[in-house]
Amino acid sequence: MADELFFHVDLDAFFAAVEVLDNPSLRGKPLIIGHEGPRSVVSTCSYEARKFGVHSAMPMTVAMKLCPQAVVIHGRMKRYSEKSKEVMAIIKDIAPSFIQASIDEAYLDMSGTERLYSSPKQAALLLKDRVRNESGLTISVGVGSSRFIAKLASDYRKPDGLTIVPPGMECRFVDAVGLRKLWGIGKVTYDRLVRYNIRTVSEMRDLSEERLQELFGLKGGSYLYKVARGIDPGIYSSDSKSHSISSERTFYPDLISQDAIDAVLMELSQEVSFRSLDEHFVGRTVGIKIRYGDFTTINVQTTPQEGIYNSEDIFIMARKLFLSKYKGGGVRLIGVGLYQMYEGDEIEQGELFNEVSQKKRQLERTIMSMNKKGARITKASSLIDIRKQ
DNA sequence: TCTGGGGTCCTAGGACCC
DNA sequence: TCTGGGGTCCTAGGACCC
Repeated sequence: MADELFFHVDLDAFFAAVEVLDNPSLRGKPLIIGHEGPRSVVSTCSYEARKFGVHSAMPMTVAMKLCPQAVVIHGRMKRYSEKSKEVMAIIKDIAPSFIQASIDEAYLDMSGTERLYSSPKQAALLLKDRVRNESGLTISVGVGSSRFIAKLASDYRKPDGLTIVPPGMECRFVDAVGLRKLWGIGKVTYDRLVRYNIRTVSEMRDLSEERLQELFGLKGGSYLYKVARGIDPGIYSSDSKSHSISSERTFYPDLISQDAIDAVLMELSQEVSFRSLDEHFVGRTVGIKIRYGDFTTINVQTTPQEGIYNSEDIFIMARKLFLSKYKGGGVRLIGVGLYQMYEGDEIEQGELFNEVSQKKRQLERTIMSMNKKGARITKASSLIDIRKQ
């Protein structure tokens, strides 16, 4: 079997970099992508802002205290998608196969390219040059014998980095990366490890798989066991089977009135329904999320016999779920989601339902395409009808 | 400091069936 | 009489990632 070779490509401070590209006067300034709401967080920030301690997911209020002179820019997702596609096209040109993991990163399977490129290093440098010249953006590339190692390597030196982990050096490399920065070990797991007096990867390696499983569960334990040895625990190896779609919104101030809550539930139901039509996926389960003013969060879901075909179905169920759980008081966030989704426009169902569900989906599709052309049709009428019951 | 929005995967308990 | 064993599905919550 030929040796496996993977690259991981990560666009540096992607959203901020695109903003600088489109407006060069921003270059060198601390930049924050996000919006200045009392309940918003930093989406991305430039390296200049990072020097002040600002980072992704940080509450905006904190970020602005750390770096009051930062320029705050609203995200332009459409533009970022365009640039992302440009870069992915270059990657497609160079890699025999790749998986796009998010808007700003991809895993390239470069196994068997020895004859195409003189060395992994030359291939990586070619990729970096082409991305810089053709898109104006910089990337960090990690090279390794597995997706896991490549992913850690791309993060090892940033921005505009290139880190190559030679075969056989995986174990030493994870030691150098450190426990907290291993993919899949977040704050909670790290803190638990520290409580067991494990502070380094090599200390974790001293524990048997059985012991780690006692402490972290069957899967969690063998995950940590592998990772401590530089073995890929299986990230992005299997294509995901189940799928879900959700939309949520945070409010300031909290929502109180049932009318306002109903209106939001309707809007979210429609968003989620339209997306499921767009992607040609049907969900078997509807769920909602309620977050109260004190941040306590509740999820409820239901898997109805009858099937879920349009935004009205979703709204009716979402509203029922909401009323079954709502304990009163201010609502900070509401979310609506479709789960257990399968490809297709139909759930296998008794023939009786087929005609009705087809009609529902068709009507929904019509409304969706009119909205895409600029109309703003919502099912306000059905909302009122349902509340009268 | 006071915590977005979109996802995936895992766990644990209960229902239900054979 | 006081309690099986395995499998699957559903639900709620939590950790993690970008």
